Amino acid sequence: MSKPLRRDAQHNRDKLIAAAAAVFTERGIDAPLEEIARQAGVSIGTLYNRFPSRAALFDAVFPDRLANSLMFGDQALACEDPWDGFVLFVTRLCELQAGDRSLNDLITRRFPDATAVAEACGNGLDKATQVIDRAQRAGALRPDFTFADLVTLTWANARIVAATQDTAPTAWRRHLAFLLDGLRATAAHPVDEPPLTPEQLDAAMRA
Amino acid sequence: MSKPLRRDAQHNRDKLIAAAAAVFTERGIDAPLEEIARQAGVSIGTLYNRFPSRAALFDAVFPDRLANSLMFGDQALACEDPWDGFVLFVTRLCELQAGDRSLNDLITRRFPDATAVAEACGNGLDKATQVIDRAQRAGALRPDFTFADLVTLTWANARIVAATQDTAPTAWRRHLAFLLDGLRATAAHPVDEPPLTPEQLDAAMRA
DNA sequence: CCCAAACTTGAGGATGACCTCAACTTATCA
DNA sequence: TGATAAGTTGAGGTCATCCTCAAGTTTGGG
Repeated sequence: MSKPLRRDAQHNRDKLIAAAAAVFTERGIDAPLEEIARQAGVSIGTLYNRFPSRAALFDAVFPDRLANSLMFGDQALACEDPWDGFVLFVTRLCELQAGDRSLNDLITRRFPDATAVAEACGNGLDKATQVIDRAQRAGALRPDFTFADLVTLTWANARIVAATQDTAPTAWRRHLAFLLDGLRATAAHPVDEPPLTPEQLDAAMRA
Repeated sequence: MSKPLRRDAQHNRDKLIAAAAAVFTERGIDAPLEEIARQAGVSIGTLYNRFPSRAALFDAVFPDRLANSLMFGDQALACEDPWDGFVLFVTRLCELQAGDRSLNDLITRRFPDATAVAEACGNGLDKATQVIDRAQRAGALRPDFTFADLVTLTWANARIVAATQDTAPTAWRRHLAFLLDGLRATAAHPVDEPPLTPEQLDAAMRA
């Protein structure tokens, strides 16, 4: 355990986290740190005292929010119809991306030093495999769909969201609807391209 | 008509265009201009003499390449089967994105000052409407698919390509296959979200 | 061959982001 | 109420990119 912070320091830390959340949401995950310090009413030096790196700030800001936001896994599994559960899961995930620039980045990229964020993402998405399995066992979801394909879907959605969020913030729903029609088992035609391996997936997230 | 360039100036201009093509292809459209000057063996001042802006450089580099690259419109219309033609058109478009970072950017974004680029894109894609129409009239392509949806598809593909080109350069084909299965008329379920209006499309390209 | 116009050059100012650290301020505890 | 450890500050160094311009070089017509 580390020593507790002095009262003023704790207060500044709280203000920094609040400001970071706001700035990241609004300007994305590459927002300048000086902007966060400014908005927290604190000097840039203080920000670096509390959070030696951007990743450390991520680890302070996002795990809670991700844990809250990614709770739809259980909701999806609770759906009576497995296909509806799958659709709900994917739709919620995309909604998350659409509602918050920073989550859109985080779901899509990995930051090797933000270990707490990685863990929160992992926890949130580990239900995905169950949701997929269940829909496939019910014969609703095409059997060749994998977890890696879900990640690919979020990449696709990320760019659509980025392009349209200012002028047509729900446009992504249309692409998703087309895609979901192609994910039904009844629509499936054989696909040559194999799914990404876990290693490829991992490498792609670091881009 | 503007006066012809002096011989040395023309030569430098050629070297700059060649270097720009190489650098843009390799590093994308935001590559530093100084890198281009360096690779052309010319000073940064000369680059700015010839091309007062990045967009001017685009206009010199890309229209020819785009015109050549986007010729698959006729090829698609020549396919006996209208659905195969549509698939060929979309696949070629995505291949173009996958093969060249700069084209991936250009197909996806608009640069208001690069008028020649915009025109070349427009010319290349004006066949798209015919390809879509033909596939729809044949009852193969779902009737609610529009040109705007094709652009959305290229946004989606752009991000997938960007994420995977170093480690799994054909991964985009899998997402495209799933999506195409959803674009068949036989797979279509009603979609609530309306297509982007031309204005929304235009606005989104400027992001 | 010469000179005026055309062209090239690269140092350097502007910007915006990163990160550090020596000097200052404040909380806490005895 | 000090004394001291903890915390804050912001000017300023670093870096990468953009863009300009005064001084020098080259071309080509007369």
